[in-house]
Order: sequence, then C-alpha cells, then structure tokens
Amino acid sequence: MISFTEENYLKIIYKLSAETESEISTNAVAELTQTKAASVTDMLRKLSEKQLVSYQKYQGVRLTEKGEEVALKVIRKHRLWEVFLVNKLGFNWDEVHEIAEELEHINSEELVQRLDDFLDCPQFDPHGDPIPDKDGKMPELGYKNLSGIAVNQPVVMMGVAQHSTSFLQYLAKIGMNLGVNITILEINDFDKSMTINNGGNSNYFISNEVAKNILVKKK
Amino acid sequence: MISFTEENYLKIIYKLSAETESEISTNAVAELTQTKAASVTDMLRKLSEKQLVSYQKYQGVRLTEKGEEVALKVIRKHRLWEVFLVNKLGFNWDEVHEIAEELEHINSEELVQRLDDFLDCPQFDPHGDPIPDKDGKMPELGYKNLSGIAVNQPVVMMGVAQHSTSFLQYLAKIGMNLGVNITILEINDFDKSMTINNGGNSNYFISNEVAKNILVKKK
DNA sequence: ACATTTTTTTAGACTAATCTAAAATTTATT
DNA sequence: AATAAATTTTAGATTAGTCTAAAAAAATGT
Repeated sequence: MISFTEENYLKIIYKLSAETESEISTNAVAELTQTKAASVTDMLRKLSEKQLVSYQKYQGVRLTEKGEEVALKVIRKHRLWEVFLVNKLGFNWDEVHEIAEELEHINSEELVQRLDDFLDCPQFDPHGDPIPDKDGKMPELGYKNLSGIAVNQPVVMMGVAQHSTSFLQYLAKIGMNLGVNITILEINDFDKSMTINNGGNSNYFISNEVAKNILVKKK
Repeated sequence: MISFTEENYLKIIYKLSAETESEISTNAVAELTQTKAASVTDMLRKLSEKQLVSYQKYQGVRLTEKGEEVALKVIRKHRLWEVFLVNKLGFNWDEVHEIAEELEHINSEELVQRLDDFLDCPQFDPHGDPIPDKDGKMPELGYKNLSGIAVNQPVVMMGVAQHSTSFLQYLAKIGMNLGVNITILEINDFDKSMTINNGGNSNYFISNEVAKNILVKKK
C-alpha cells in the first residue's frame, strides 16, 4: 500500500527529475513538499525500502521504474481531473490545481479508466500538460519556452511551465490562452523582457520570468 | 480544520442517530468505524472539545448542531458523487460505495456546488437515499420497508436501507431496481419471509432480512 | 440487593509523518 | 589542501489515530 504522502513525494521527485539529469537533492524535495530536509531524509529511506526510489545517503535520490510508474499514475489522475473540472464543471484554469491535488489520490483503476473515456481520452490538461496514457506513456511534445524564440517568428501557445494561481490569472488577463498566436516584436537585451503581440490590437510587455514559463511551438 | 477521520466519525454518528432517539453508544460507533471501543472514547473526547458532539463519559454521544452540519455536508458529497459515478460514468449501483467513501472527503464548497448543478441537482442517489441540499435540508420521505406492507397492497420500490455490494448485486439479479412495482403475494407467519411479484412473469421468494432492507411507498 | 456480565474508560504503547537541534558529510573558497 | 559554508543525516521529541490490557462504571439476573 502506498500512502497519500508517499504518492506526493514520488510525484514531486518525478517532476524534479524531468528538469534535471542528475540525482535529486534532499533540499529540492523539501522545498516542494513543504517540509524540512530531515523529514525528507526519513521518507527517502522509507521509499527506498519499498523499492520506489534508489537512494544512497548524501548522494541524492532517483525514481526506480516502479516508483516512476506510481508517479505517472498520480500525474495521470491529476491531469484528467483537471480536464473534468474545466471542461465539465466550468472551472477556470487557475482554479483547479488545489482540488486536483486532492482528487489525484482517489484509488480506483476502474474510476480512472471510466473518467478518461467520459472525457474522450484527452491528451492534454487545461494548462497544456500532456496526460500519460493508461500504461504511463507520456506524449513527447518538443515544446519550447517563449524565452528562446526569435523576434518575428510566429508561434502558438501550447502550455505553461508554472501553475500558480496568480500566474495563470495574469495570463488570462492579458489574453494569453492556449492556442493563441504569438509574435515577439522586440526583445530587450539587458533583461530579456519582450514586447509581444498575441492576436489582439494592443501589444503586451512581459518579463523574461513570464516568457520562460510560457510553452509554445513554431507555426 | 476537521480531519478525514473526524468526518467519518461524525457521519457514522449521524447515521446511527437517524435510527435511534437516544444517545449513541461507544460500541455502536466502534462497530461502524471498524475500530475498538477504546479508540472511539479518545475520539469522542476530541470531538467534544471541538464542540462537534455532546458527550459525557459512560452516557453515550449525540451530535451538536455544528456536528450535524458537518455530517450532512459529508453525506451530501457522498451521495452526489454516487450519482456522478452511476449517471455519468456508467458504474452499477453496487460498485460506487467504496469510491464515494473517498470522494466524500474532497474539500471544496465550489466543487460541490458545481457538481450538483452538473448533475441537475438530484434529490436522490442511486440507492434512493435522499441528498441533503446546500443548507443541509434533507427531504423527508416517509418510505416504509417492505417488511411492514400487507399482502396485495401494491407498492413502488424507492430505496434500500443497506448498501453492501452483495445485497445490491442480489437485488439487481432478481430485478429489484428502483421504481419497480411490487406486490406481496404471500407472507409466511413463522419467519415473515414472503413471495413477491415485481413486474416480471416469475415471482420471487425473499427472506424477511431482505424485505426489511427494501424501502417502498404505496401506490 | 448483591454478584455477575457487559460496556466503557484509562493507562501505556505503537506507527506514520513531522519537527528542532546537533552531528556528519560534502562542496566551495581562499 | 585546509578551512569555511552549505547540505544532509541522526537523535530525540511531538501529534493523530490506533491498539491491548486492566480498571471502573453501568446494566442484568437472580
């Protein structure tokens, strides 16, 4: 049996692994789980005993195949529930993360499968994140973040790399929704902030911090 | 903050209260929570401190208004999710209880309200149990159990008083679904078992134990 | 009414997940 | 390479929810 808490640790280690090649540090996990490093150490030992992670003390942690499988199931559930909340219940994309954090731990393979069918087997959640399929296969997308795109290269917004309510609300306010066409009009050398057009009459000025968290593909 | 576990205790005390006028005994709670009496005593003291129940040691327990409010919210969620699982995801009525036991603890007023709307504000769950409204008001129904009905009095099946998988599967197998017309053809004096017709060509013989758990209204 | 049985509570212990403070190890800096 | 700084682990404590065994109270049966 894998507890609610253990599932959260695995999910977080998975997410950190997606950003780094190397082992994940105790502190990095502590930050995302909102606990102290000492608590993480205890949990890593426990997960290691259960063969869900490979962990040597002071050397960081990595998911085993079994651990990755569990993490992907949790992520699958999280994202499917988000689709449900937005597409069926009419929530906005900035309102669903917290609720999905709870729903992702409901245990029933049958439920997940039926939910998937009910939603017509969506490939992406409301933030553009890919939804792993039944076997944990995650579509590789090759999206880039807006920060690496050149001036005048037309792109389409496909997702976000950050899910905080405030960030999502900000994007909604300036009309940055999934699917909009974006062109960078000018990039400031010193801080990489940029002026963009996203289809409307007026242009927007955004910081590099924002651009880094917007995922796009070339047209 | 009210924990998952505390919510379960309150729900169970509510259900026991619906069957009895007097205080609920520690043992009765222990049986339904699947814990030992000693654990129940501890929890009752805790709930009492939180003003969710009124409890004097050795004197049994009763919900306060605040406690009843919480219990009704949990029951509302449980039953709404059951409607979702059956009406939207296509589960059978005997498959949903366990899953709803988990879903009922998801915390979000907004979610409950939107779910309610999405399901067209149902008044009854798939077992015929009434769903409390937003303010905790539970429609009084005056259903009787089949065990108290006279021979030849036509009635309609409206619900069940027991939710075990095996019982529900048995009912489904003999065509006892919500809404069917039932007539008692004969009652055996010694054990109150009975022969009934429920609309089909063949009649069924059911025990009093079964009859007691079938809720009906007169036509 | 008194003894017996049943129910309930107390006392003390256990597990999971967390914490703080101190010790150990690794990494960075001069 | 030695020392300082940062990170990670250990040790010991805490909280929620549970348990068993023993004690206390209530209910039951002559």
